[in-house]
Amino acid sequence: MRILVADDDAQLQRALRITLASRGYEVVSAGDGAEAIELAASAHPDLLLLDLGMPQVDGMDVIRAVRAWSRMPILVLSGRTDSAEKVEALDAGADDYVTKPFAMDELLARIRARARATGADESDAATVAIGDLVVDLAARTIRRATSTNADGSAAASVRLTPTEWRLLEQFLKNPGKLLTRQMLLSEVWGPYHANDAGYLRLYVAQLRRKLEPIPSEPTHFLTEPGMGYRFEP
Amino acid sequence: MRILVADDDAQLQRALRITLASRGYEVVSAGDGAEAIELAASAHPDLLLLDLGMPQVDGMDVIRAVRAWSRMPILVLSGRTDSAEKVEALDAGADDYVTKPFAMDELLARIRARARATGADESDAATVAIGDLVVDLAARTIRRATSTNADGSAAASVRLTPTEWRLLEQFLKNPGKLLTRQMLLSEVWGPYHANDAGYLRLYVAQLRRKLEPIPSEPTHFLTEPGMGYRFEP
DNA sequence: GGTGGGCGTTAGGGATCCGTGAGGATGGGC
DNA sequence: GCCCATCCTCACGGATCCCTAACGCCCACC
Repeated sequence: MRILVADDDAQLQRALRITLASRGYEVVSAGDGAEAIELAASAHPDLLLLDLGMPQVDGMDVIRAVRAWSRMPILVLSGRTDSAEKVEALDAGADDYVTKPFAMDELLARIRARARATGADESDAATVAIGDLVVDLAARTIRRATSTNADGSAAASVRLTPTEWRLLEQFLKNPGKLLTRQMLLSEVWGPYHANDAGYLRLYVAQLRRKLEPIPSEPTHFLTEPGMGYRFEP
Repeated sequence: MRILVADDDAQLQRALRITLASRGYEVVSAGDGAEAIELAASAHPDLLLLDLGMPQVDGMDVIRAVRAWSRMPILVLSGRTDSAEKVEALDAGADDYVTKPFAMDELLARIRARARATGADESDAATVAIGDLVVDLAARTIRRATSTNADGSAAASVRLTPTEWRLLEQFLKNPGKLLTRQMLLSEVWGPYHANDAGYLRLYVAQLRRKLEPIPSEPTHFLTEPGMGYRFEP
């Protein structure tokens, strides 16, 4: 699990990094708001730990910028204790608000709570069936349901690249729903590539080649011309 | 949205009920832990507001009991400020922990944050019925309510083009109201095409062909001669 | 009875979008 | 340093969609 820590206080940044790393989290650090937005898009963190009191780009702007294209959990740190700022941050899209100084074990517990809340959604679709394939998102494995083939050849398990997994994840999370090009591009390649539709054509084709029974006649990854794509289990 | 408030303090219970009701929430009250577990199962609340300091059944046991079968958001209230109890409650399955005394606007903001995280997925399913068709604007799907046809043929789900969706969206947003040509044209094709009534004739005809039982005798997409069109569900 | 305007319908051209293949660029492992 | 997997760029048929133009039909009006 990857956590993006955005804090301009180098000392606190370092303390958080050490503590989180010792708990098994992978830590990505951002020193200001602009860098936080950049890394939230490029590093694909599972959670954002955000200090509101950063110079230049306001922490509140970071919340709004990230919420414009992602639902990742955002946990806010702040030295301000007045409820007005808490309300503003929470309504802007933050999931939790911790005031400094804080107890480290409480912060860790709140991180676990957020991770559990989002991870629970994915565990719904722990294994999803696509035709005769069984996809396990958590384990990142794809196996063939029919263990033996008619011609006796053992069915090779399908392998996907990291980008292909991120794209497939978006499809599996929204079965039956239309996914616009912008939504898919923002979630997989980051909001700065929302216009590069060429990526999508390429990687959807690769998913079809690897997962569709007949890639030239897709039955699960359907294209909606002019809008985007749709996944049908 | 229904909230289950579990608190043995009658005064606080009453204050919460009044405040939450004034914000449009439906409130169900429980006076002790056993009742809280009972109502969490029977009243189908969307969120549980739980005071840890209740007699007899410990609040922590309520969390574990509810978490054994439900993922509903649990927001804990407590007078204890030590981090040990916070960690225990959060790890048992609570989603948030607020210490008394608390600011009411902060509590409401935290409730909104939890509701947003979970309820957002359900509120997407805003579906509208047109005859025997079910339209989901967010998912961009149109399915037939009667799953099986008399002649056994599987009813193919209707597909719409982007422009047809934009036009249909205008109709669904204003059921029963007269929509002038200018209004429809400027909303769908932009204000520069407010005089191209030919577009409307074409696309209304296509909507009728795809959505009306008898396209030549429309019952849902009615034309108001000289003015515009009207949608009747 | 003729005429004109509003509305519905059909067919076809042009522009955009999509699928596919090949090839270069980058980064990590041996 | 070399190899390999992955990611991205580019170009070219083909499918889809949007728009234009033309033709019937109905009704109001002269």
